[in-house]
Amino acid sequence: MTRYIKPTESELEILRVLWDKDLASVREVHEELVKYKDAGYTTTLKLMQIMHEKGLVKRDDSFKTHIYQAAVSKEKTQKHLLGKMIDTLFGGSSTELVLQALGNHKASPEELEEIQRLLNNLKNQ
Amino acid sequence: MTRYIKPTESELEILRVLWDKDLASVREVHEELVKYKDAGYTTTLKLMQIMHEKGLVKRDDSFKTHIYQAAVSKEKTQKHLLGKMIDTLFGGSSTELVLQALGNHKASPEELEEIQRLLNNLKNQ
DNA sequence: ATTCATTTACGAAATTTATCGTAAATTGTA
DNA sequence: TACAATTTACGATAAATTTCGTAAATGAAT
Repeated sequence: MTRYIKPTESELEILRVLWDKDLASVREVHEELVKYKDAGYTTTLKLMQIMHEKGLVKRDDSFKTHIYQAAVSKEKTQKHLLGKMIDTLFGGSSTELVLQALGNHKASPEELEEIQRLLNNLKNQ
Repeated sequence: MTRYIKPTESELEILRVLWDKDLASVREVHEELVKYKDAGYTTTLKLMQIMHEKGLVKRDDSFKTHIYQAAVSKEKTQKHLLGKMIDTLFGGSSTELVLQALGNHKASPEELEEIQRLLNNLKNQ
């Protein structure tokens, strides 16, 4: 029964990089972050150390350069944060959220087909 | 060009009450909050005063009891936060988010029909 | 072995957010 | 008018998050 730990905004940015790269050093993560934001190297380092204490990331520290990996899955994190948003912002209605998302953000015909398929599945139950 | 201000978690809780009630005093908002969380009255008051400074709420202070109202719409706020989540957590794909939302959270047949209607609209464009 | 570049460890400071105690102001009422 | 109840104002503290400087450790190169 490991309780869910909500990543902070900065921690999510780091998790995104790790989900993408799977394995990465602090340096590699940092290089990704500075592409779009200002941050000192030790800031990124410290954040990742704290994330390790919290159990958000795993690491191999048998070499000088520690190699990090996300310890929480992208899917679980998405599910948690999405669920929370549905509850707090959409009155518990996932439909309301879906309508908003589809209404505001353009989807390609292929994507619409994908949604259609899921919708058909859900209907036939 | 009024820049968007991201409400904090606590501010969002207050906004939800105001969106529901339209007009409300600090006392009324506070009574709603304590139904599900611990908080002192002055804490709620202070939060709402700060929200007023930030421009998140409007208020009529011509009477002793100030009457507050949300200054940001529920729809705009949903749009902003949802858009941000799509970008940061779903790689910019609203479809991915929709699939997650529909997959994890049960929707009624009526809701599925509503989504189907929107989907049909989007397809015929 | 010494130097050099890089990384980690550590702690402190800065910032943001949340909490609350106390005093002053307001309004209604005895 | 004086009192009581309620509300706002104010400031301080607490807690969480983010930032960064400095020193120690590590490993590679000379």
